[in-house]
Amino acid sequence: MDNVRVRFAPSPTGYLHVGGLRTALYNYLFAKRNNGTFILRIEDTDQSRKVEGAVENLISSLTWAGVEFDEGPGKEGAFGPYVQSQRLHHYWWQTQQLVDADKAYCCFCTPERLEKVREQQIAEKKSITYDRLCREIPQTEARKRVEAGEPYVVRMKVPLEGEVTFDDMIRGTVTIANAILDDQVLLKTDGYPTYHLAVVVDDHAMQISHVIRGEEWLPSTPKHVLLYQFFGWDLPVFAHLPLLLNPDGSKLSKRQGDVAVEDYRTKGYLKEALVNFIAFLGWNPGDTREIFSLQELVNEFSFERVGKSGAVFNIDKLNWLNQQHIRLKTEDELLVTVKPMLAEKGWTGLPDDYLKRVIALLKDRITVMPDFTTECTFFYEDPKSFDEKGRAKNWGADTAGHLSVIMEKYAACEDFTAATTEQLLRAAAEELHVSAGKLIHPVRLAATGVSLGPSLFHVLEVLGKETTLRRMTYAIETLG
RNA sequence: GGCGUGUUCGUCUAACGGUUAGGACGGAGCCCUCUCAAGGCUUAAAUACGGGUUCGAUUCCCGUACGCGCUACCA
Repeated sequence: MDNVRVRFAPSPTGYLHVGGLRTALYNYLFAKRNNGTFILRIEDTDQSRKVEGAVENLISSLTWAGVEFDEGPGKEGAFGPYVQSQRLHHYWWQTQQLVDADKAYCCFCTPERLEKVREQQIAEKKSITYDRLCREIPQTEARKRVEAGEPYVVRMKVPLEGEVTFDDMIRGTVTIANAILDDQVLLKTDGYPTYHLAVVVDDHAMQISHVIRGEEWLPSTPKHVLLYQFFGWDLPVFAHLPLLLNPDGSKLSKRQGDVAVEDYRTKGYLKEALVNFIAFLGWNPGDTREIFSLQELVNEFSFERVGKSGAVFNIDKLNWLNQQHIRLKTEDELLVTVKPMLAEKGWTGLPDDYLKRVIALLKDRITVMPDFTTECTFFYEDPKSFDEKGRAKNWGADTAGHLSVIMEKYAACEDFTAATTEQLLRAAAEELHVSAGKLIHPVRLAATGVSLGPSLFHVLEVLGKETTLRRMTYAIETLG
């Protein structure tokens, strides 16, 4: 496919929604797969919904996820600016063309009147559309009223008959009768365009080849198609993505869990996992592979394999994927994020080498990054207390005695590795005529304070001889 | 209300007229084992309903039901 240009066009409402991330991702994957260009455009045509810092936040979430745009705010290309509030003259100019061509008209109805009309329509159970009161005002009269300073909007003049048909890469052919289409407002009283005008004008101006967006836009696409026809422009190819859903089937919303990309980031999800997970909400490679890197997604993505129905955002699957991606990382890579997390908890000064050995032991057993700092804290400091259940179960009257036998062997041990500490412990068990388990559990409790964690002897090896003996001594002192 | 759109295990999905309807997450059980995990194995679990078309429908068509979306001078 040549000259693919696609865009992700969010409105800056404060943060990047995971549904938005998926839309951005599919755009990105499609662009990269086809040697195209991925554009970020900010749709800030609603002055009342301005949020400070929202654009920066959007960009930082996108960048974090690795979904990098080729053109957009801060990366000016040949089609900028990429922020709609900086392109107002375009919309104004195009609107004039439409009015001159009798494809649009000025409407002087007040919000109050519109509200009344709507109320009546609801009361009469009629469909809710503008009653087209101003549609037939002669242009000369309209111009006069505008010049006199009367507030107005510009509405598109939807043909009363006929129908609009367009193709969608995901839905197939969609047809809607013009008769049910509203005379959509194109230019608001404040001089800003509505989404419907701006999206068409900009997609054309920026030479967008494929419009890939959420399914919620499907019903307004016919108006957009009409606008393309009014202007005499070629239609882009449309693809309306299925929605992301809450567990109860409604559109994914804030009320039922985290929806901001940054929430998942701070909770310790890897970008690789989030991207992988979100890509699979609506797309699959056609076989049973599930673990994909961004590059692998780029290599295989196609709209032929994008489904039509909404997908529930299932956190269990995300957890599992995160686990899988953590395993794929090297200790060095993990260290980069683990170290600051430890520092936050006051654990500093531990050598990288040591930390990497800890990570190696832990990385197969955790699901999110903070688990590194919460699951086995004994790697970072001596236990101050001992797990009560473990003590009750594994610490008996003869335990102290048993441990001293082991400590004696460990103290004399030159080669404090997992293999030798295990060998020495099993030898001690034989001497004492007890099962190895009878010793292993108390030693674990003494060395770690808890009764969970990686293989004991590997833990001891990482902890080292000195620490192990110190902790065992302390345990005997406090537990008796 | 109108319009649109969708419907395969609880969830994500595969099967583009012929399969014992497959996989994954989650669940259950077993194994492994020094604990907790991880891992391995096994298992329960689905084609919304009704009509067609066809030798044969998960698959194609129609209807019904249900879900969702849209119905703003919000995007």
